[in-house]
Amino acid sequence: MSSKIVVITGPTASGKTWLAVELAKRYGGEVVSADSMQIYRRMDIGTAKPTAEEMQGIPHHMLDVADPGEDFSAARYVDMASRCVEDILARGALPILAGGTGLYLDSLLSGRTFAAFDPSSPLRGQLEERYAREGGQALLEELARTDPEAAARLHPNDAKRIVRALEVWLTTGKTITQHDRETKALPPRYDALTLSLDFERREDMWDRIDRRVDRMMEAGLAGEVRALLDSGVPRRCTAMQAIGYKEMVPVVSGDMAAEDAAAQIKLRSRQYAKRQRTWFRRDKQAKPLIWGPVPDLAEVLQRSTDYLEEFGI
RNA sequence: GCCUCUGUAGCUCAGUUGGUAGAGCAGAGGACUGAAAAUCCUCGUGUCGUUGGUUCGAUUCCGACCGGAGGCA
Repeated sequence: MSSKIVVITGPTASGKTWLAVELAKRYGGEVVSADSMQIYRRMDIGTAKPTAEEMQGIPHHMLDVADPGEDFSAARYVDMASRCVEDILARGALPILAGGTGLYLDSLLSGRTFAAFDPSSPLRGQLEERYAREGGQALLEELARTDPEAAARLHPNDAKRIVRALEVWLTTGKTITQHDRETKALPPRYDALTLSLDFERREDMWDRIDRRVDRMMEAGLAGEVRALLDSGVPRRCTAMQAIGYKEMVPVVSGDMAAEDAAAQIKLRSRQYAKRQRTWFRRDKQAKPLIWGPVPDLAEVLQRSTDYLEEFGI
C-alpha cells in the first residue's frame, strides 16, 4: 500500500498536539490520536486531551470513543483507527497520526493482527489465579512444553505476558511465537513518515511536565476524578490506571494532600516519558525534531514541513 | 550553659565485634504483539560531618570542633 500518512511521536508534553494541528492546517490534514487514555470520555484534564481551541477547527479522531469503565485494547484501537485513516484517505485528506502510545502506533502502522481473545471467557482469570498460586516458574515450565521459545524469552515475574502466552495457546491452538512470526511478516499498512519530537536536555522535558501537571491541578483535575468516581467508574479499571487519575483517588477521598499527589503525578509522568523515549528510540527511520533549551516553534515547524516535502506530500 | 541522641550514595536509613560499606526510593539502560499512562528485566565507590589521637591499619574506639534533634536548667 502506498497511502502516505504522517506520524508524530514523542514523550508526553513534547508538543505532539501542537505540531499535528499546524501541519494539518498547512496540508489539509486530519488528526488521528494514538493515545491509550484520550480515547476515554470525561477524561480531559488529566490526559491533556486537545481542547477545541487547540484543535483550531481541525478534525480529530479517536478521542472520546470509549467510556472509562469500558475495556479497551490495542486490537480495538487498530480496528477503529484504521477505519478512520481509510476514511480520511478516501476523502483525499492527509491523515496525521499523533500520539504517545507506542504499541498502538506500531500496531496500526505495521498491519499487525492480534491473536484471538474472548473477553467473556474465564480463562484469563483462571490463569492469573494459577500464576498467583503456583508461581511464574511453574507456568513457564508448562508453556515450555508447547512454546519453548516464548518460555525462554519471558521472565518468571512477567505475569501478564506469561498468562497471555498460555491464553493464546489454549484458545487458538497456535503458539504466540508462531503467531508473532506470522504477523510480523505482514507488510506495513501505510507509507508513513514519522516525526519524532524530543528534548535536547532532559531537564527541559521535566520542566515542561512539571508545569503541565501544575496546570492540570489548577484546571480542576481533582473535580474531574471525583466526577468519574461519583458516576460509578470502578477504581480498578484500565482508565483509572492513567497517570494523574490513580494518584488523585486518595485526594478525592480526603486521604492525601493535593500537593503530595501532584508531586507523585510529576514523578510518574517523568518515568512514563522515559519509557516512551526507549520505545521511540527503536525507530531509526524516524525524523528527529529536538527542542533546544529555548523552544523555537518556527524552526521545528520549518524542519517538519521540509521533511514532508521531501517525503512527497 | 549542661546532658542525651544523631551526622554513611541525590533522599530515607542499615552496617562494619577496627582490615575503606549495603538496602529501599530516586536516577540510567533495556524489553514490550487483544490491560501498554500498563507490565517486566538489568545497573549501587560514596572525602562513611571536619580535625587530632590510639593502632600495623579507623568509617568503626577516644578527644575537640561544626551541623541537626530532643531534654534539663
